[in-house]
Amino acid sequence: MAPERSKTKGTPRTRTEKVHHALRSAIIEQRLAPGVRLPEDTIGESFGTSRTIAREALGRLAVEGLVELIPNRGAFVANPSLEEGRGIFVVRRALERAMVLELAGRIESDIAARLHEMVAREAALASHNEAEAIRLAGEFHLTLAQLTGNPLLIRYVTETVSRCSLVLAMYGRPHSADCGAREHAAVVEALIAGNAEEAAELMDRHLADVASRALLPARAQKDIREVLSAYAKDIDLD
Amino acid sequence: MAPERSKTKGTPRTRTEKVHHALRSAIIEQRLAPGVRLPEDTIGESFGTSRTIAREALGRLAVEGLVELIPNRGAFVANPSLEEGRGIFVVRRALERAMVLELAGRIESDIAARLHEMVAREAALASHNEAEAIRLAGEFHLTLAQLTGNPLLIRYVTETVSRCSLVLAMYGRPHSADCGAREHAAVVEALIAGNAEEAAELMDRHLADVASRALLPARAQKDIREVLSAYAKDIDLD
DNA sequence: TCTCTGTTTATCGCATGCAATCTACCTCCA
DNA sequence: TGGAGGTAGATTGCATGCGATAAACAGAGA
Repeated sequence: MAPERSKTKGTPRTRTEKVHHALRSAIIEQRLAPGVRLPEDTIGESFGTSRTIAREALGRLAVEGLVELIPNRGAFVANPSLEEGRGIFVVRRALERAMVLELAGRIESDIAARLHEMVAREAALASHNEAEAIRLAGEFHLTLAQLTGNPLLIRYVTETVSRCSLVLAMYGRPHSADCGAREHAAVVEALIAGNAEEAAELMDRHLADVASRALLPARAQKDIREVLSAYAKDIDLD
Repeated sequence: MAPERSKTKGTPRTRTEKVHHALRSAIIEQRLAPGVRLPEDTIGESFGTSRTIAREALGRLAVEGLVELIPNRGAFVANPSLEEGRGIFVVRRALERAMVLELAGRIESDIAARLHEMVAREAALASHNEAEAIRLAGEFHLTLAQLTGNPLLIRYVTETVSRCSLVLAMYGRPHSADCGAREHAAVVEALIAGNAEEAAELMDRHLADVASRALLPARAQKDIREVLSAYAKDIDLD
């Protein structure tokens, strides 16, 4: 027989999981820049474990799309192209639209209070601490996902939020991620009121705005491929 | 600088990747039933590799949600509850809706011909070979995903289609997956005509129908938890 | 100076071994 | 008979070591 379901797989228990989560955080928080090389023994030494652990964690991050694994060459922090970045936002919008539709009208009053408090904190921090505000904004979306109780939706939203923040860090203009609090508040109101379609529309616009504000200009100097590919076409190496 | 992008990560090159893919196929094709235990050395022996390889593959499958990993206990084929099954369909509908919206009006004529041919083959097989028809139906959705050229969307649609077939195998009634050809054809027409919203609506209804026809009855005798949980609530073990 | 080629070195791919943990069974006692 | 406790076996968690691969470098020839 199958084992009983693990309740809510709390804090990671094995070293592999710990390193996995730690690396993910480091990537999402931009402590590890896109394209950076991630050698196994360096990671092992950093965390005080063997290469085995580092290796496993890297493999899992590769499945999540946060790391690129090249056989016999090693692992690198994912370095998505602008085009891929747009694609990720497309998926995220679809997912969060569905998420909001699921949630509308099903918010208990105590949950509503929690959401209100969350948005208020966002608004309060927006002007002071930008890094913290960005983190809170992401957490808002993750909290909503968890409220659906849909495991796959939770996983996908978590992944897309992670990767979107990576993309924004690469291509986004500074300050492009703020102004979220007011829009988040509007979504929360619509959710509580039970206006499903309105909530979905608000969320969709919110994310579309974030994406377009940040991603429209195709000049992202951090990725020279974007620049060079235009020139490469006109060159004949043979 | 970051390495150049791997073109289309062809066939898996490392053993880990090979085992990873092989296990995934086995699970999706129901060769490994949900809930089945997956011991590391058994897998290693089966593939002629060491436990290390099996272990890594299992870790990656766990990230994909196809395997459940329990610390110090081992790995098990995912055993989604009916409720999770419904959740997976919710996600799939959202993704395929977005997919269709991306595609509408952007179908080149040669692609249109390919889609027509595909749907025709589905229709032809529907009455004869059920297993093959089901496989073709899944392939239709995957083909559309690939046409978007959005790597993340492709991955997610692939994953959800896989898992939906797993769910249908667990909980679906026999014959619940057919009747797809006609609905697929309608979607294709709307796509080619460029009626984005109509195509999205058609696809959404199509999937909602499949889900509800198959999943509505909450009696799925393969999962005794569904049955027992109702009784468990009335029992006090202390 | 440029290119081609042989060598070096850093890193990965994978197997194996040992300690820790869980499961199952068996014994003992009420 | 039913349950508690303890022991043996199986299986995982993790570290380490060896062979293999590819990038980096150096030297020879043009």
